[in-house]
Amino acid sequence: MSETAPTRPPSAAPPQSALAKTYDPAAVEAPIYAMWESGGYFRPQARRPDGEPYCIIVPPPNVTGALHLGHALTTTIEDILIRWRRMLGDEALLLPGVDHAGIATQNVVEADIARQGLSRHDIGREAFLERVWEWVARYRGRIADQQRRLGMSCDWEREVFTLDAGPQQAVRSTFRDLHAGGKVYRGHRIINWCPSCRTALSDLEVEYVEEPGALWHVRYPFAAGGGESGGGGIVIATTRPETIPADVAVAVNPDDDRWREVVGRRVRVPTPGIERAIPIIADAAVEIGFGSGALKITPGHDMLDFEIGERHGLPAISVVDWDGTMTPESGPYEGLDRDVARERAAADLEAAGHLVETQPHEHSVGHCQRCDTVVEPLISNQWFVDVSELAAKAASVVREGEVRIVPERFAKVYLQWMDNIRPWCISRQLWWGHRIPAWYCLRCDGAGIQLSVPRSSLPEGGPGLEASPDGAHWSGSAAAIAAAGLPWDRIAALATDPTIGRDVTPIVAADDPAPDACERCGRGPLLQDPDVLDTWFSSGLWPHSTLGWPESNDDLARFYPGSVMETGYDILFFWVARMVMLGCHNMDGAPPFRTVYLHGLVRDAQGRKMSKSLGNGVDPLDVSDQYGTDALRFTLATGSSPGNDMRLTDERLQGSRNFVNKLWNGARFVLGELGDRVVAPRAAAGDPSLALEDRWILSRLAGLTAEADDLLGQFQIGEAGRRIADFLWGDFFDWYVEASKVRLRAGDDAPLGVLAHVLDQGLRLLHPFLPFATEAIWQRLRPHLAGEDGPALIIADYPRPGAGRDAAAERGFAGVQEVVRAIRQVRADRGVEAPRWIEAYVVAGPGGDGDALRDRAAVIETLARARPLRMVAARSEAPDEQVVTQVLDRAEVVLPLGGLVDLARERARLDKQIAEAEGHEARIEAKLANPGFTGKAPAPVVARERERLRELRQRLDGLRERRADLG
RNA sequence: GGGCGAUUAGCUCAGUUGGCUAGAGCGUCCGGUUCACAUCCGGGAGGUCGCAGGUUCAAGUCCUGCAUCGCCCACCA
Repeated sequence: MSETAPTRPPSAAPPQSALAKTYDPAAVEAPIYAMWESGGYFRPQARRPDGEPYCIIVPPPNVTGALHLGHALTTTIEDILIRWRRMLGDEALLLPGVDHAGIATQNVVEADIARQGLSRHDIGREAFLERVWEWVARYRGRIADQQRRLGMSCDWEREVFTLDAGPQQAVRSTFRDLHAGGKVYRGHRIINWCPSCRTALSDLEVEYVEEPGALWHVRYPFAAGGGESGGGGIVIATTRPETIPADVAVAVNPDDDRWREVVGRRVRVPTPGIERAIPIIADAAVEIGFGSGALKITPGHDMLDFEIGERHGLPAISVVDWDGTMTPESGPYEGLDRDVARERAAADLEAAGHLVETQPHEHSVGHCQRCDTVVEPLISNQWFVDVSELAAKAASVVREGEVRIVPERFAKVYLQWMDNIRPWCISRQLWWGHRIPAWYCLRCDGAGIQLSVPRSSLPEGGPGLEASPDGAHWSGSAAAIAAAGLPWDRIAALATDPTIGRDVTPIVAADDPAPDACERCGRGPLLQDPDVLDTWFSSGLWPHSTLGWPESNDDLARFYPGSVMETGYDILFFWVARMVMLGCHNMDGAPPFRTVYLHGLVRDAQGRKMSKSLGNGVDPLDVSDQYGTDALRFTLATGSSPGNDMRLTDERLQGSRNFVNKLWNGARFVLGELGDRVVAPRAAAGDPSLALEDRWILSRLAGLTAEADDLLGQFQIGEAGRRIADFLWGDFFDWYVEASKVRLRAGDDAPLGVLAHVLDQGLRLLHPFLPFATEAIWQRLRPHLAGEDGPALIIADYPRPGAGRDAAAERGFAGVQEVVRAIRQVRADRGVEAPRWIEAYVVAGPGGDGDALRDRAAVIETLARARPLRMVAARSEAPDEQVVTQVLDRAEVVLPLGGLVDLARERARLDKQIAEAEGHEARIEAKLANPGFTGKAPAPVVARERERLRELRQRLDGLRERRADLG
């Protein structure tokens, strides 16, 4: 223990006279957690000279949310890794935080004030943000409390919120830097718009759902010159006839022979009342096979059309407004909701004779990820990040293996996305979030900035101003308002929710603080961009912003790049990809973490995704109340494998709870046997003074230790947990503890050291999985361990591989187990009453196997309830009348059971065993007769087969003899 | 349209450099109040590892094709 170790806190669990008979998580967990926290064990601390920094940044949950099972899974995996590395002596940091979750949180608070009949516009930006901060204050602590309940060993002193000053600074800094490099820009482009949230969305925030719709085939008549043509035209297919008024062209594929002739001609927009002729153009993006092969081009409301429009220098017309209703440009449909307009437009086309055909058509429709409203592609002035260069770097760090993704297959998905990345729309027309650090000069740009001011501040109005429908506001350009007599500084103060025109040039200052004068006119006033940034922009900076970037400091140097990023595969693009891009960018090409571990979804017992609408969501704390946190963690850890979904069932949780209870009771036994003794661990495998079972369990422990180390190192967390549990329950409790009782009951204390040692090591191995129960037990075991002065299991040394296996002991005890099982089998088969002792003969010749059996006869006796047990060297020394015989690999067991013996049944049993053994023998013989096998298979494999065959033949001889005896 | 995953005992799932006479838990059947534990102990039954080919001495594990279910991506008019 180094001198930096924290002082020993008062023990949370003083040794008691007796442990409760059943493990009670509710009584154990809280005091244990308090002990860890007050002991300062969550603070990173290297406890060995070559201890390395090991850092996991916790994915920040939404500040106003509650944890769900996905969080519990993340928590479990991260905490297992952190506890493991902490116990290895590394400087382990699990860094917690919460996310402001822009649109999600804003929607929650908006829904709340809507219950009072208010909208955010009613109360204004400042008052609204105050309300949100109230929510944050109310809920912020809840997440951390829930994480504590899950046993998460975070360094709480470092907890960060995305809207803390540090991360705010990081966001501004990054934005400015990307802007200076030309990677952040403002542009008038087509974006995904949610008419309900009233904000732009990124491509990722749109969820496409297959929905039934219709495909309307519409004839666009040829226009001759400027006038009417005499019939004919071109037929296009559309799912959105309401956008026809926004058409600016019809496109066909240049290689489409059907339409080659008409390219260059003009057609009339067929909507009644729209007198407009549009060109027929040729563009390779049009698919020849679809519909008639002709496509209407609507750059204002379709992503592909926007691109085609740009290629051909076509204008864009907007017919759907920001609230989802039709604009004046739509002609007859002005003011209608877009869905109503669709029906109306189709009917009008039919009435006008332009509708050729209507077919049902399944197609995917984009919905807002947050509110499920159908997203409207429309043209808007937004901020974008040109991520092409960032993505190239982010792809290369994964390709080059600098960042490893577990499971590996997700690297392919990640790379595919990176290689086809498009500009990222980062501005959101929300109030809650990181406000965009760009300003506009009212004086210079007044003509391009639209805003509304209360009529009270400008009673007379003026030219260019328009009264709002309720008459309470004037709206118009800032310049017009100034011309009407309102002073500039008053305008700036009133301008809470302005609209910034496309020709206005933003001012992005090089540094904090905010600019106070226009860099062009030297005066101002300046108006900050009203929009906020996509939540994921700040999330993308999380791995370095939480460590204090852009200030350089110790933490950043030590803990960046982080070791592991653990999260669900569902946010691979949203978050992981952005962290890699922005991390590499800000940190001189250094990616934010070395390994990405992706877990799957936690589903319910029926395999359904847990969701609010289904009402099948499970609160991890309820599970913890019912089964204990350890049981929940163990279930999540062992029931999941990287990248794969898992089902959480009560059966599994019960199984885990049972295991925790088993551990608790196994420990009760050991502690009870120890009494008040302090024992030196008997740890040396191969020590000839130890009994066979001692050497066996120590060898098994050595094997387990090596396996656990290997598996954890490969992120095979579930497999590691299962192996440790199997060892404890199977090898240790079922066999070693039972065998140890033989000597203990005889007054021989020798097993105590082994019991204490194996329990101690088992608790250490298991601690990352079951932190509470293992710590609670260990606190009671510690006083019995000579030389152990560590204050808590959480910072005790994790067992490291090194001790060798004892092959002889493993083989020897396997023989004991084989004999015990064989006797138990016969007892059960013949219906021998459980408490009854039966006479038994074990036939074993001289040699290692036989010696081991003779040596441990007392163990066999007790475990098989076979007394007297006679060890004999030859079959002839055992009776052969009215006996049941078990022929094993290393011995034969003869049980004189008198009247219980049924000869016919014995013959049948032996015949079956002989047949099975012969089948097996034939398979091995064939294998060994194959020169390909003996020639090409590795020598140890061949040797093992030979040995198997030898044992098998020996056993077959025995079986045949016994069969012959029975006639 | 492209990509990915799953398909192993009645159920839920492990099985990572091919060597398995394929495992676990639950369920099921038989038997148990042995002084750590009935949230337990002992014993049993139960699988042509989705289908068809291929590579290999050897395939649940690698390759190809197919089927069913699920997911992701795409500018599916």
